[in-house]
Order: sequence, then structure tokens, then C-alpha cells
Amino acid sequence: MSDMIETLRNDENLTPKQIEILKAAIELISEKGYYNTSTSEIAKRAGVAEGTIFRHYSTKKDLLVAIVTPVISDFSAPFFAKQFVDQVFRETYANFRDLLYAFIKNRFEFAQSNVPLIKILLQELAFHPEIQAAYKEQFTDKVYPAINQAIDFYKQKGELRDLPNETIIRTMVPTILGFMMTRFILKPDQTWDDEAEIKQTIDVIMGGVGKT
Amino acid sequence: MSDMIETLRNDENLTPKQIEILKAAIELISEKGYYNTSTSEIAKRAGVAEGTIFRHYSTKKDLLVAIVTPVISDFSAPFFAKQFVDQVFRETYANFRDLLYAFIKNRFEFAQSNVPLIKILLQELAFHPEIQAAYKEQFTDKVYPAINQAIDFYKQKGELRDLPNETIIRTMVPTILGFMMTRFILKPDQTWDDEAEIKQTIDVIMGGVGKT
Amino acid sequence: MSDMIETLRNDENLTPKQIEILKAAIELISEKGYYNTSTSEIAKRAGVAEGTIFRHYSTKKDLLVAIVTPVISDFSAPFFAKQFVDQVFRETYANFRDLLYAFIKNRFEFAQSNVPLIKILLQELAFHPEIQAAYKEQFTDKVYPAINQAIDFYKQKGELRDLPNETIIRTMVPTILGFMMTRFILKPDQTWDDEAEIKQTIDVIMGGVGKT
Amino acid sequence: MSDMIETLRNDENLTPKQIEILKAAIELISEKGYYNTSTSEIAKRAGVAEGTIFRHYSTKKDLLVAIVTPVISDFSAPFFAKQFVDQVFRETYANFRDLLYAFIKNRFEFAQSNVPLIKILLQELAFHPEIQAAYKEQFTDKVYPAINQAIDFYKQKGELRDLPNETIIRTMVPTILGFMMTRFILKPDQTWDDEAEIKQTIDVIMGGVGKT
DNA sequence: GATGAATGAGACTTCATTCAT
DNA sequence: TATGAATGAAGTCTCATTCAT
Repeated sequence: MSDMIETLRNDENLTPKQIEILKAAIELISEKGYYNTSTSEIAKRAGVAEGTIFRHYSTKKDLLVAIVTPVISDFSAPFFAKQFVDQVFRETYANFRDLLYAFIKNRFEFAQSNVPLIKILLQELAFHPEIQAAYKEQFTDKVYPAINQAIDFYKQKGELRDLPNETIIRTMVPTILGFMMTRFILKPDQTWDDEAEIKQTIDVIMGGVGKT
Repeated sequence: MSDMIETLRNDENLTPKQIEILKAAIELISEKGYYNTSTSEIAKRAGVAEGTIFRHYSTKKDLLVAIVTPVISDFSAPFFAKQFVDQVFRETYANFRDLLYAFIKNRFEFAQSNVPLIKILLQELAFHPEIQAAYKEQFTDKVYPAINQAIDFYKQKGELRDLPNETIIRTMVPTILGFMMTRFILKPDQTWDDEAEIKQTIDVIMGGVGKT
Repeated sequence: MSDMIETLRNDENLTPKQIEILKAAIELISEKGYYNTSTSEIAKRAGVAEGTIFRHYSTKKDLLVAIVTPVISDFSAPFFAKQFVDQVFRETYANFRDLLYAFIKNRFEFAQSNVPLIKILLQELAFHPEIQAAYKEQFTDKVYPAINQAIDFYKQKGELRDLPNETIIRTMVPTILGFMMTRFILKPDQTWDDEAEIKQTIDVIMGGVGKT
Repeated sequence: MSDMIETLRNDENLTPKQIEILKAAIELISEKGYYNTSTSEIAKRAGVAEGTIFRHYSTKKDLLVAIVTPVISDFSAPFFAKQFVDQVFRETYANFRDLLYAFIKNRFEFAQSNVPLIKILLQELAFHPEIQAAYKEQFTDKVYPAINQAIDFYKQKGELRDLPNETIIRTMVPTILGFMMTRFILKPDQTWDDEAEIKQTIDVIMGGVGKT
């Protein structure tokens, strides 16, 4: 998991103690939830004094937000940067299936190395307006327009049925998320044939929104 | 919402105070979450003394469990009672599409009148082993075998592709749940054409697991 | 000191524990100041659990305000009730000297039985806007107008020099307060001839503002 | 205010950082009180590291004492140096009125340029034995004997009534302090005719203790 | 001398739970 | 059965002080 943090924050300057705090907090909160994890526990596991936590994050909730918001932006960032959508889509992916495959594969790998963070995000999103705000900003500003554009593009190419974009999205998103949640959170210990599952997920989506 | 509780508990003997407590608890916990709702708040909204809550539910968590476990059984109960599966399936539903429609419609209505309870269930499932136990029992013992049987039945009738049952279920469940969660929890205020959405949901599923 | 509290609050309904809390808080805060007195200390001295304090006063500062505001109103109340000023002044006190004597005597006795409370008031007034508000209300609304009226009355009777009322007040108030503070707070343990001191205080005031 | 500090400490060797620390501490403590001012705040406003404060003042209270004790001695110093009393009094001031005027005028100006320091002194005197010690030493050793001597001198000259010195002092001190506190602390923003007020203050005192 | 990250004791406050009435 | 005052353990957070750099 230290990989994860290094990955996520290699641009910020985190002191070693700060990294320990984040690691401990992620572990504990992801296991037991935000409200069942006390700052003293986090401090103990991180090997720092409790006061040290508050030197870096002035509030317990600040710590949570500091943990969770990067996941939100990192989850959507790579695939939905504007120029990516504009330029790369049409050149790179011959058809919607290919795009879908690349996308799911890529996000699958991201999810795989960020399970605890994603768990925390899903669990706490419901109760913390601060997290909701970060989430909404990311999705309404970046993800949603990008998906829309992609859908329009492949509709024009005749690969998608003439359903409202909303409907197409509402078909895709829960299918993909449902797969990933089952895979990584609900039944992470089961043995999985990931390639086959990804293909099946794509089949489901294409069956629902693709042109025969 | 009092309807809901009366419906859910018409077999148990609940005193009026107990009903007020449950109603208050459901409202508050569903709005703000279990850990952000204090027993004193529940007591105040229910119009009872704080001690009264503990006369009926010896623990705050007991109260939560008392709220949540009925939803779990009620959610699966009607459709998955063993005799229902055995006898009714083959007689009633000409094909898998019809079964799916009836099932989704029926559970849709149930969800509609139990939004707060379902919200609580989803939010707290992650943190309370007691709830997980109830959930697992219900699903492994009742729902899963029933679905399995139904799938086998319609596979034999040649309506479903020859995928592992597991895969078929993992296609169906997130698709249906994803629809309902979007419909009732994420965007309850949007105007919805429910019939159309249900059909689209069925299309997606059939596209993924049905034989062409 | 229990006298004091009974006196001050005999109209409110205070539980025994609440009285213990107030007594302990008054003692400790008056000795060591608000910021040097912890709620746990107060609880210990009062013989209650720390939580009990917060059942009655939702904040440490609330407790302080509850202690201090009654002194503010009680200090000015009896002598400055409007009807008192209107009717009693001119009938009861032949001259300003007599009024002054009655007033100082009366407030002297009040101060005597409320030393700890007055200490707290003086010490904390500077830092707590809540207390300042109560103080301002009491003085601008009640005390100040009453004094003004009395001064005008005795000016007309030719007993006071023709100074601005402001000046007269600024002569009287610090002289009286200075006496009482020296008497009760700075040197309470010295032996005092109170009657003589009161007369001297009156002489000073009359020397400054009275007509020869 | 930097004037003030330079004035007060031109004999000590203060580094620039130390001066910044003192200035910041005086400003903040005088505004918000000792307990509401944290060392980190002082450090920030002074533009130094928190540790630097503790290099110069080993304790937060040491810093307070370092701020407050000079005011105590400076307030009394010039007028009450022994030789001053002995030699200058009888030569310089024809009568008590003149002495009083010179004294009040002089201390008035001192107070005027030291408002924040005096505020701190008054506020914290009650709670810090260290400050009380400095105060007592100054007054019992220097101020009190000097005043006594002066009073005796002017009593012999027949200008003061034959009251106990104690009584005369207790008339003078609160009257003068009361005026200055009203002038500089309670209502500093009101427009004041200082000369007139000083004269009135003297009138009050003379009315109380002077021979007619 | 100066820094500022780290400390840890202790402050205030919350709240599920108990129990005498 | 119902009450609600009382409890006390545990939580979050503050801050004067230390110390390695």
C-alpha cells in the first residue's frame, strides 16, 4: 500500500511521519470505517503522537478528505483529460468495444491498487458534504462531458443504439462499477478469471446499448 | 412511512411508543447515518424518554439491527419462498423476460416504499457484522438457491446462454441494483419514466445473458 | 456562600447537584480564574461526574455566564427599578447625602455577601462578549437613566454643583467602586471601620460634586 | 508602540527578534488576554519560530512577567525615587494641589503611551503571583513610603485634613486610577477635555482630603 | 542563535447506558 | 412500564515545551 501512497502523492512533499499517518489512517478507516477509528488509534499505528496528526490535518475530517479527494480525481483524471478525449479517442479506438475494453482494463488496474481508498470513498461519500463536493465537481465537470462526447462520437459511427445518452450512461456505469465492487470489495477472495469477466461486462453493456 | 412500518411488522406486537421510536430512528439514521444520530435525538423526535429506548432495545446497535433485518428478509421473502419457486415459476411465467419483468416490478415497488430503510441497510451493511450475518443467511440460504433454480429452469428452456450461473447472477444483480439505487437514492428527484427504464434494464440483462 | 446562591436563585429550580456545581465553580473560578479552572476540577469539588456539568450547562462558558449574569442584574436591580426612582427618591431622602448613604450602605451589603461572584465578574468582564452584553444592557438601560434622573432631581434642589451629569457620575462611580474593591478584594483581611469609610467616601464625593 | 518598548528597555540589550516578540506579545495579550493568546500566534506575528520565544523566555509566563514588571517599576519610578521625594518635593511644589497636578499630569502621559501594557497588567495581576510580588515590592517599598512622606509634609504645612494617611491614600488612589481607567480603557474613543478632567479629579481629591 | 516538527498532557465535550423514582 | 438525571469512558483537539538539525 505504500506504493499506492507514493503513486498518489509523489508530487506533494510529505514528511515520513505524514506518510505513516496516511497509511495508518487508510488501513484503519478502510477496515472499520471513519467513525469506528479514533485518532488515537491512528496515531498509535502510525507510531506518532496524537498531536502530530493535528499538526498536519487540523481536523479528523480534514484527514479523511485528504485521503479521499485524490482518489476521486485520480480515478477519473487519466481517461477524461479533455485533450485525451478530443484527440485520442477517434484515432486510437477503432470501435466502442475497444474503447470500453481499454477503459475498463485501465480503471480495473487502478481500482486493484487502490482498494482500501475506494472502500473508504464509497463508505463515506454518503455522509460528508466535503467529499460529495469534490465528487460532484469531478464528475459534472470532467467525466460526464467526456463520456457524453465519446458516446456522441460512436453514435455517429453507428455503433450505439439511438438511446438518450443518459440512458446509455446509466447502463454502463452501474454495470462497470457493479463488476468492480463485486470483484474487489464484496468477494475479493474468490478466484477470478478477470479477462473473462471484463469481456462479459462488455458483452452486457453492448447487448444493452450497442447496435446489433 | 408509518405505512411501511405497519406493513413490515404487522405480525409483531409493537407498542405505540415502540413504533414512534422506530419511525424516529429510521428517519434520522437514514438522513444522517447511524453514528451521527444520537439516542437522545431519537428519543426527542419519538417523544419518549431516552430510557424508554433501552427498555425495548438493549443497545443502540440492537435498535439498528431491529430496523434493518426485516428489510433484508422482506426484500427477498415474497419471491424466493421455496414453494413459490418450485410451483409458481414454471406455471406463471412463459419466459425469462416475463419473470424478470415481474420480479423487477415487484421489487421496484417494494424499494419505492422502503427508501429510508434501504438507505440505512446499504450504508451500515459495511460496518456491522450483525447485519452482514442476517444478509448472508438470507442470500445464501434463500435467494441464491432460488435464483439458481430459476436460471437452470430457463437455461433448459433455451432462453439463457450457457454461461456459469455465477456469471449470469453477477450480470443481473448489479444491473438491477444499479438501476434502483440511481432511481431512488442517487437521483430520486429527477423525473423518471419508470416503465421505460425497467424495459431498458431488462434489455441490458437479456443482451448480456439471453440467447438471441 | 450557599446563602448567596439561595438568595440569587431562589426563584429558579435548581437540583441539588446543580447547586453543588455552581458553588464549586464559583469558589474555584473566583480563586484561580476561569482559564485556570478545569471542568474536571469543578466536577470533582462538586462531587458529580464531569458529564453532569454539561447536562446543565452545555458549555464551560455557559456555566460562567450563568454564574455572572445574575450578579449583574442583582447588583443594580433593587435601587434602580424605575418606580423606585420615580416615587421613592423624592419622598424618602431629604438630601443627596442621605441618598448616597443609603445607596452605598445597601450596595456595600450586597457586595459583602457576593464577594466571589463580584471577583469573577470583574476578572472575566474583559474577555467575554457575552458578559459584556449583559453588563451593557443593565447599565445603559437601567442604571444610567436612573442615576441621571436622580442627579437632575438633586441639582434642581440645589445640592449639586452645575457640572455635566457625566462628570458627576465619573466622580461618583470610581470613588464608590474603588472603596469597595479595596475593602473586599484588595485588602479584605485588614480590619476596617466600615461606617467611617463610608462617611469618608461620601465626603469625597460631596467635596467633588456637592454645593458648599 | 515600538517607542514604548525602546523607552522602557533602552538599558537592556534586546535583540531585534526579542523586540519583535515583545511587541507581538503585548499587542495580542492586550487584545485577547494571556490565556487566549498562544505562543504560536505570538511567534507568527513576531515573524520568528516558536522555539525562538523559548530561547529568550523559558516559559510563556516568563514572557508575561518580562512584559509586565517593567511597567510596574516605571509607573512609580520617576516620582518616587527616594532622593526625589526628599529633596525636590519641598522645593518644587508650593502646595499639594501643584504636586497633585504635576503627578497626575506626568502619570497621565505615561499611561497614555502605555495603554496596552497597563491593560495587561490590570487583567493579569489577579492571577499571577509573580506579578503580584513585583507589584507589592514596588508599592510597599517605594511608592507607599514616598506618598506617606509627602502627605506628612503637606499635613505639616496645613494643607491636608488630619485624616489617617491610609485614608488619604485610599481617597486619592482610586480617584486617580478610576479617572485614568475610564479615560484610557473603558471609554478611550470618547472625546475628552483632559485638562478639565484632571482639574475635576484634583477637586474631588481636595474636597475629600484638603483643608478648606 | 534560530528553527519548526514533534510531543503528550490535559482540556472540553459527547453519548450510550444505568437506575432510582 | 416509563422516566430522565446522572454517569464515566472515550473522543477530538490545543498548546506550551523540547530537541535534532
